[in-house]
Amino acid sequence: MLHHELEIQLKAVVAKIVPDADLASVLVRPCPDPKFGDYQSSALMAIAKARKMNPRQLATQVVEQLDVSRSCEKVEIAGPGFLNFRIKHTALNETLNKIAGADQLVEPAAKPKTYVIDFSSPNVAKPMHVGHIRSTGIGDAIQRVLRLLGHNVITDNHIGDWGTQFGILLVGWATASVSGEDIAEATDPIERLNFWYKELHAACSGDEGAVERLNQKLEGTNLQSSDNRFHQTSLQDWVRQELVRLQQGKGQQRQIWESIREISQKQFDEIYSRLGVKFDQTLGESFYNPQLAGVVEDLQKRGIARESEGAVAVFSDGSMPPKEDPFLVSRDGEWVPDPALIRKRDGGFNYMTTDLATIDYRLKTWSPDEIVYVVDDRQGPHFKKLFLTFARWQPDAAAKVKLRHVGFGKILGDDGKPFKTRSGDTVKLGDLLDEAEQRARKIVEEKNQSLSEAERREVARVVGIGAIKYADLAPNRQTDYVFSWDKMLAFQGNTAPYLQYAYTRIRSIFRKAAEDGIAVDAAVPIAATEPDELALAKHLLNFGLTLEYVVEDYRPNYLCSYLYELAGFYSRFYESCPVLKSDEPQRGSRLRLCELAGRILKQGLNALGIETLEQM
RNA sequence: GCGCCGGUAGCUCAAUUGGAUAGAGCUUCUGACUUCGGAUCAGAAGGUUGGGGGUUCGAGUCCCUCCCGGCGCACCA
Repeated sequence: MLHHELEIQLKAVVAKIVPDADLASVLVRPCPDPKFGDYQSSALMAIAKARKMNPRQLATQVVEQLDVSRSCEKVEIAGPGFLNFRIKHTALNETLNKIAGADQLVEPAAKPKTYVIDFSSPNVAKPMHVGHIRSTGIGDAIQRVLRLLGHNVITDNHIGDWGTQFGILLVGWATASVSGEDIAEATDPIERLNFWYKELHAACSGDEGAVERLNQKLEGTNLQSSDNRFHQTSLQDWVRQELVRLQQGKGQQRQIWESIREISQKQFDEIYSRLGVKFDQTLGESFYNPQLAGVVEDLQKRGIARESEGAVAVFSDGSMPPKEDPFLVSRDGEWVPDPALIRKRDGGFNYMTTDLATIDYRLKTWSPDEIVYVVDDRQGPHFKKLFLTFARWQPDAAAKVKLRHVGFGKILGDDGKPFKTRSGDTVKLGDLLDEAEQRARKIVEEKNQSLSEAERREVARVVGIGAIKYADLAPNRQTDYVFSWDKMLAFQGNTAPYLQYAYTRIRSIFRKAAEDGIAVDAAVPIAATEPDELALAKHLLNFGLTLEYVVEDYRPNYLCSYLYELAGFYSRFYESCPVLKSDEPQRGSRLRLCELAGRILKQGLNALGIETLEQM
């Protein structure tokens, strides 16, 4: 709020003095160190440099014409040409009271945009695993922050519900079926599907033991092969046939496919409900099947794709240097084509084709300003190819939309290798959440014996899930991070439990106040005067700004840091400034400051998809 | 081989157009308790930001080069 005003005024003055300056670069930011002031701008130095001007001279000129006396002390020019702004206490309190009195803690964006956020995207017939936490958590946080800033958001879960794996799944289903197993009715159908997938996959890859087990299951059934015994090749044929029948779209295969989808969706819903994640759309890969042939045809017609070795592929158009061209790869010192396949030799389509059709559909359906893909960093090259191919296919449409891959790194175990169970399997997401809740419960039971059973369960849930989510959001998304139960569940440091605890401490003041018959009067204005309450107050001012930083480069960790600092400022204030023990009107003012800090902490955590508790 | 991403305190991680003295937590040491929830707070110690060179008033951030690690490189997604 105050910050925006300063920025607008500074831009206006710069525009007057240096008419050709790029005003987008004229930014005001919080000071890294309070000794310099509250806000600073380093923009003038860059502007002066580009024009070979003396930066301090320019700064002096700007300051002479800049009148921010309503909200700031005298503007200081520091170092080589920084502008330092110090907020007047009157303006600080006034702004804070405005925020505290409004329904919304955040000013909505001046120009709301429409975003499609593509995240989570689990595969059908497989258990969701630890790898899905990143896309799901980061995507959900981005989605929440955008909405909080007043943008229009469509979340779309692009589930993997189509592809060659269905040949194997269909054979597995049939085999289970004749050997008396009804997967749909199993206690854990996903586990069974996964079991059969692995068995068949092993058998098709030539694992003799798996082939033998399969033949035993099929012995004496109507699924036996002509010579009463399946072999690797006859199995592969069977798998192919099932897939073709599914693709032809009718009959039993289609029904089984539907069942598998339903089973899987049930699992997804269960996990998402535990995580508190919702999607506006769940348009899986299969949704785009009808468009795929047309996409390929169109790309061929326009000369963007051509046949190659029986497949249809998009090659480099030579419009960029080889090093930057994702359609080229160097082999033995030569740049050779690394095309994007859009139709396989067998006539099937792959995910490049689906993704192209998906962009096309999203643009036609929602006209978004931006489509954000929250997907593993390893798929970077794929998205580069995808975005470039789309731009060549539909240049006009592509010019109107920003396509953005928001990548992230891996979760590692404490051995520095990808996080696995002790036996080396991938960790199922459901199991992970269970363990988080169990561990949180143990800690809660140690620390607070006065909770009822129901309260314990609720605290364990909120703290456990929150800890996992926060541990995933707090590091820079692009770096790999080491998964550690002890660290994420610690009550010290930048963790969810610490922040949730800070919140309960704030809330407990109000319980205590009620017990003592002290009412919180919203008419009493906040009037911060002491150093620690001024520091807290100033930090509270920057909530909206922080959300803007988050959205700028899709980095939820900025919000984590902000909230962690907020908790720190609050604790310091709490130590040095008595609230309930002070006299009116200071007591009323401080209560309102506590209230605002609590609201911002809660809303901030909520924007990360993390719940808060009144007590824990 | 080529490309992408990383390498920051003993450990786990930050660092917002290139900005001011690179910050936290853990660990170690020292303080604050008839506590508004001590599940807390204050202080100290800990760094050649992998090495070297360059651009700049200013580099963890940009450029070049080398070393180390991870990942990706035609019909899986």
